[in-house]
Amino acid sequence: MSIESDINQPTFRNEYQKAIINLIYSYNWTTEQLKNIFGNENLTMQQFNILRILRGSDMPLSTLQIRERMLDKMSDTSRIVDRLILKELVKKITCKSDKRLVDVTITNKGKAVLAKLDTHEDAMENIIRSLTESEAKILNTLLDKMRSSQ
Amino acid sequence: MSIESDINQPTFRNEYQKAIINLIYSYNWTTEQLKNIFGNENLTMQQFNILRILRGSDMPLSTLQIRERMLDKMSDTSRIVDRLILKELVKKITCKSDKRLVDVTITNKGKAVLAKLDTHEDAMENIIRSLTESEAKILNTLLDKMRSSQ
DNA sequence: AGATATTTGTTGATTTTTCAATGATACATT
DNA sequence: AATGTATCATTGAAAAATCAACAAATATCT
Repeated sequence: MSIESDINQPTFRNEYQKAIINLIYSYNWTTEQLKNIFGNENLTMQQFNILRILRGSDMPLSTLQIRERMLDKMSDTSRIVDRLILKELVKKITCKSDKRLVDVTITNKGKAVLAKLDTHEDAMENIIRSLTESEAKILNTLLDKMRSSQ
Repeated sequence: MSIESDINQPTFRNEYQKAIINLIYSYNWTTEQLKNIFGNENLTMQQFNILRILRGSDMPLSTLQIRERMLDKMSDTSRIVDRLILKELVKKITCKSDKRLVDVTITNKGKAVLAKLDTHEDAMENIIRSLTESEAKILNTLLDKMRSSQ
């Protein structure tokens, strides 16, 4: 279905305006599917994102380092980490060498939750399987270029 | 800049996984720019979206009709409309022919706010001007196809 | 007509996000 | 060493999003 009929807007100013709106709509569509997949583990997308980042790092990360790697840079990383601590999925201690920083690491319980979700990786990718792999590649190229101002 | 370096993740499972993550990241990047543009009018993206929908309709719309046209279908349309009423940008009355429905319309004040933002339409599109118009068109095609499950 | 189901919109309670302000530590300069 | 500046993380307060429950009006069925 085209974006025009999806949101009941027959015309756009141009392809640029349409692309911006299409991007927002497609993001919402995609995350809607994603939430169904890992909502079973009672994780928000942000929490999931942080867990993945921590697992992917071979050393503890500071709050700032986590935020830099997050998909949503405006996240309130500090509080999301605290929520993950409540769930015992991560732990943090103040950094020895620089007491301004905290060392955040994923716990075994956190790893177990991710391991469970790993079994759904195929399901996540299937969300956009109506694209061929080479189309997905073009999409990636265009998105990267889109963000390269100047 | 590539998504790999943007989020400090050197590899992905495949182009599909990368595309999903790229989409989320690119959405956040884009909305970040957008917020700067119409944040001056103290409107959230959802409020802006509803105002545009109402202006684009030649008749009053019900809460449900608005939600159907919104980019984020999960929105709490009812409360967002109420916030817009507080700002006197829209008004609503219960529908004569079906008292379950409400007729929501944009006010002159609401139109004035949008008119102000119309002067920034070019700025909005410039966000993704590093794409050529035909690239933007391909992006639109791919996003539409991406959402067509089966 | 009367009972039941569906549609539509709102509300309550909780969680999350947002933006600005604060506090603590480290760094730089004199 | 003392002062000022920068960095990093947290907190407070307000706004917004989320999820489930609810109520009213309409539609459907017997």
